Amino acid sequence: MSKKKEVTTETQILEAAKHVFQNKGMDGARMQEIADEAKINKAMLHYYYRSKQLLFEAVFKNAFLLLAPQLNKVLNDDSSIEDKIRNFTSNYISFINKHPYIPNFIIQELNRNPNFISNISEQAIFPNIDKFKKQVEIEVQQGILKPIAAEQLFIHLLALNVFPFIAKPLVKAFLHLEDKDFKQFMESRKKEVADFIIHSIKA
Amino acid sequence: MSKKKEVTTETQILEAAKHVFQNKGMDGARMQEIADEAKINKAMLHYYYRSKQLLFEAVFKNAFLLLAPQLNKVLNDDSSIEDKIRNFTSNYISFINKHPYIPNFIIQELNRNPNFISNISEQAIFPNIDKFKKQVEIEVQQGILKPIAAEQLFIHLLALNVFPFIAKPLVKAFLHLEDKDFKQFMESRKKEVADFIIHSIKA
DNA sequence: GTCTATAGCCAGATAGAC
DNA sequence: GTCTATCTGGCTATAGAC
Repeated sequence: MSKKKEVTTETQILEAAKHVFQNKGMDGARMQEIADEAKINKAMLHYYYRSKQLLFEAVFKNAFLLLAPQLNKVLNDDSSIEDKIRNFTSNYISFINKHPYIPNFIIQELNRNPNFISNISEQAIFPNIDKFKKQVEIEVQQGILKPIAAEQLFIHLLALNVFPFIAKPLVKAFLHLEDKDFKQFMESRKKEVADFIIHSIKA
Repeated sequence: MSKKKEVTTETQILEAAKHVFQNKGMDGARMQEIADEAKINKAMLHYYYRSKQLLFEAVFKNAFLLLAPQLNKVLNDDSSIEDKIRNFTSNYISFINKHPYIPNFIIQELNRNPNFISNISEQAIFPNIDKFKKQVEIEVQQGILKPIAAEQLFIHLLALNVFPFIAKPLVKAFLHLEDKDFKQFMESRKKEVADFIIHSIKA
């Protein structure tokens, strides 16, 4: 039960599969390409994961397990709403810089197959908005925040942070950015987005 | 040159292709499924569009040509920034309710093949941010708006409006919404989003 | 223009030797 | 566990009759 990632065949496959699936999607990915990247034979993929579908689901679950704690942090810790917004914005952008394909991958594949979500939300990892909602209501009542529905605020927060990564090719084209400029643009959004939200909701 | 949509074989094919491609993506779509939906033979697809790739590009171009004017309206008309934000938010959400698959389709396929964008931006239809940028700078200087970079504001505006449609399965899961509730939620965002932005940027 | 039939290819999956 | 070889099916595309 060592937590060190041993370089076993299984982890090699999962790494390669992650890369190919996140770039090409389920339909566009080829088992041969995954095998090549893992430097093993195509037959081994089936030996370890039985089918393309099961291999894909392993990759998807991994990605979601990485993303979910990011959201839970905002929803369930004990800091003020203002701090949560600042921390999430900064942490999330850093997180995606490390795993740039995750949001796109998850959203694409959920649109392709919305059942995946019930599949996953049966497991306890699925983010829950209840605590965040109560907290917003309290801060509104205390006059810290202007009246706003927690659901709307939460989607605002996600949208402002996630969208530019998902729509990266469009953002780059609209603003005439190269990859390097895009990264800088996203870096500046760590402060921009947080300020933007807080200006709007603070009483 | 009648502008009435005649129900020709060609338009039937394009309608069917639109439906299938927007649901399944380029890789997931099957020519047979498009033929079935158009109620014609598979060979006809190739007779009219020669290849799957060319048929796909026709569908993609159509979708983009529908979306671009929505953006240009914000960028290039003569109303104030505040009016632009209110109008865009309201119009865009109505627009997507009519064509729900467009944003996802465009963003998915641009991530799959970023070259499509240079392909399209060679044609004059590509939205340009210059006028919007100057206008924001002037309104900031006049003290109508708090200091903000036009690029950030533009991406904020897009993000808040587009993201919930792209991430619809996630939004529905997080907020426990059925399709009907989701539609209502988006309807309420016509006002919510506009107010949210304007609260934040108005001096 | 519209159809049927089929060519030709490539993918996922498996059998079976080592 | 790992490999090579192969099966089997499904896909795009085309040939050719009408």
